[in-house]
Amino acid sequence: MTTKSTTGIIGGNALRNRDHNQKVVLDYVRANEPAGRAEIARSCGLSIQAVSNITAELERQKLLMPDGHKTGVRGKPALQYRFNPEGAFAIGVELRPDVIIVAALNLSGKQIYFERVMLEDAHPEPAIKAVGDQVRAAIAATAFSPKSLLGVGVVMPGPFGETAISSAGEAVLPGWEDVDPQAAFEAEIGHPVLIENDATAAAVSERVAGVASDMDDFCYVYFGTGIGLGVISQGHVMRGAFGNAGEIGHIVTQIGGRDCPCGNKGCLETYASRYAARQHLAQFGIDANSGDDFAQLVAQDNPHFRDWLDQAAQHLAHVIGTLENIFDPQSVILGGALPDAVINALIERLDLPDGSVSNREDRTCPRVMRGFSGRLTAALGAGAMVIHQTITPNTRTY
Amino acid sequence: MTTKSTTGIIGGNALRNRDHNQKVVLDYVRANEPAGRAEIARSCGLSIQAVSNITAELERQKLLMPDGHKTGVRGKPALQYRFNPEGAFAIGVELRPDVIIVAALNLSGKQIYFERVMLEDAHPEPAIKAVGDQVRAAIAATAFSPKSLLGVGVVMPGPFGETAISSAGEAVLPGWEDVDPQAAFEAEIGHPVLIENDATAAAVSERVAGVASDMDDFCYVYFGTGIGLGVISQGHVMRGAFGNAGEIGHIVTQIGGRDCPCGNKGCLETYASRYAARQHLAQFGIDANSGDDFAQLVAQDNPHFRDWLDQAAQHLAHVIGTLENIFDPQSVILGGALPDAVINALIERLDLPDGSVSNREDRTCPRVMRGFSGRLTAALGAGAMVIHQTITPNTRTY
DNA sequence: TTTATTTACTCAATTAACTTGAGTTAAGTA
DNA sequence: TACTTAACTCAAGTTAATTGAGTAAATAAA
Repeated sequence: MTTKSTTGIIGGNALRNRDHNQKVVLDYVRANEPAGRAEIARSCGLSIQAVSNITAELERQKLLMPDGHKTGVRGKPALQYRFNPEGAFAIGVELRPDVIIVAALNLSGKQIYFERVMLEDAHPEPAIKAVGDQVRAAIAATAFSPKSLLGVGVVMPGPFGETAISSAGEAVLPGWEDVDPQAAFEAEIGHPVLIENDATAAAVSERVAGVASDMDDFCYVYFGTGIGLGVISQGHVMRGAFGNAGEIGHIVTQIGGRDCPCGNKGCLETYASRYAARQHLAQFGIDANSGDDFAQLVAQDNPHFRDWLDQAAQHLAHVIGTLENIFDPQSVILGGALPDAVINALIERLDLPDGSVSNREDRTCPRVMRGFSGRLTAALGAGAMVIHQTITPNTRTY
Repeated sequence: MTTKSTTGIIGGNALRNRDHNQKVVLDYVRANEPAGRAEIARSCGLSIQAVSNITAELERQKLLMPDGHKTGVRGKPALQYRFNPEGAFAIGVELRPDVIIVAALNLSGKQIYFERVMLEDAHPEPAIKAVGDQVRAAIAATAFSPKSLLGVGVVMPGPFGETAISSAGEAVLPGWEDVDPQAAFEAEIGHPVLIENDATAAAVSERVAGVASDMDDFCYVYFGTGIGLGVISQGHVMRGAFGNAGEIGHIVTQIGGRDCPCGNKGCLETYASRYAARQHLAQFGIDANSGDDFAQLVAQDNPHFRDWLDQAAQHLAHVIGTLENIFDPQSVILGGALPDAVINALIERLDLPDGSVSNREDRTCPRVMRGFSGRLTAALGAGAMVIHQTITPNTRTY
């Protein structure tokens, strides 16, 4: 039988509806806690009775907890509900060719565990085993029961598609070409696993517990080895038709500019990435590689690094203007595997274009902000993915 | 009481669930007709019984109709369902400062009526009245009963937001600053009204009845007075936080390039828009304004127009590469208020970047395609918006 | 040609979750 | 102290789904 196309959107029934409504309530409380049931009912388009049943169930599941009564207004004081940070937890993993970073987050997105270990062999079998060991160690180290683990998010370098372009200087995991990472990790770990790219995970992280907690439309520019983009549109992750959305590293910012391994000339990554910074500094005999190296150069106000920052900011400003005009986001967030000081130095230097839909009088937040979660972003973001999935109405696919 | 933030996503109940399921079934049939009920049930995650009830209801509403039995396979032959083109219709309006274009579409998206009249006064009151007259004339001219009118879509020039940037040479409607167009048109017309921008309407049009009927992720580059972008992501329209997404006319393709009224230098619009073409040709004493003028220049292989096409294609290719890397779409569609010959001439000249996630071996459609609906795109798209809304599971807001 | 198998579909009963409507509670206000 | 307002509970009612048993009509096998 021929397979016909489907969007993945499926019909609803009472059970799926209940799941949906639970998430609607959770998402409302996430953004507006503390909140009473009548208020939730009004905002979520449900009857008070329905919300009462749902909050009771969520309280039983330890996802919500009551927190006092709202007083000062007429009428019976409303019992306020909050997230129960101790009710559940998530684990996030960043897998790189040489290192595994594991973090655990409580339901509020707060980091409650962190570990970083070297990875000797990045081939699938040993790497998956090593990740499994670290996840088990993380579970054991927290005060949570394994039953309250919502899932494990994993951020790892692609490419996974057929012909995804590779980033400048990007290290790829060896031997993973024919591996289905999600299935492999789930088999090893025995909990639900989500695979995501670094930029998207970072974006989700900011929404779950960062500067974008009240935003439904924003862009996250992620500095990893290359430069990636995570987009949250109407509260949902944008992935593209083949899961490769957000490859902004290869946007051309300078026509006829520097050669890029991808085949283009003048890609953003050749100017504004960590790799570009390293190359630039090497010309002057400076060997900078780690985030700390860059932070030190900022602290020293190194003139060569300043030059790089100036140039990088110019190219970044161009791309940010492009993103603004394409997405009309609430804000563009910058972050990733660079120290806060470097991100700040870049933001300071941004000369954003006037001709942008984001250049408006009535803004309530800056056009560009620094991400909250710092250099552990990827692992924290991986964990945040799990929380996000639990909380946010996944209305596209039911 | 302070207003708290909401995504607009609301909870479900039996009634909303039913609406959702109807749309899920309609959307499946749209993309896969003809389809039997058991097949629909499998694909939509519903029981056969539920689908049977839903198709019966949709047949009663004249949105679906049975169309023979599927034979050649084992088992009882499945009754096949199709869209009923005669079951309902939609009207689309393009309102410009000097002209009103009205089209009517049947449920399959086929044009069944068309009219173009001059508009004497574009101020709200006379313009709304004139649109109302044209809509009433359209309803009367079709064989449909007014009851089966799903709604009226209106495409009109913005800007509607606080400080949206204006396009090069764009004509704005006078006196509309404080008008809520949707409410005003609904009051005049007495049917549901949708307001949309031209690029988004064109994109939806391609999905409803064009080259993107089986795509859920694509970009539409629209040549109006300026250049706009419509994005369908996971089957849904992307609008941005403030409704201004898709302003690609002001993406800078040439740093330090031509002055643009928006304040930037080197905006795409200053190279690749109709306005840019007109300016370019004026240098050589050629006065080209209408689409027909441009079509003629293509037919004549005019060297000055060829120069413009070459340059425009270069800037367009750059932006298309950017869109590909950002959205990872199934395809990028070009169309709008330019004759097919001009669009084709541009597409021929596109030298798309290699460094793009869309540059893949296993493509099933071209990276760039010409839109189907031709120069009436905006009005047809406006009507298609209505059909799209009726058909596509609007799961974000229930 | 007969029989078996497969698949689509209907009818009736059941179920899950939300809504409705009638109270109850508890605060602020006159 | 009585009134008003608003949150909330309980029980019954409603809706639209699912489930299970049975029927119909085609192809495939004997």
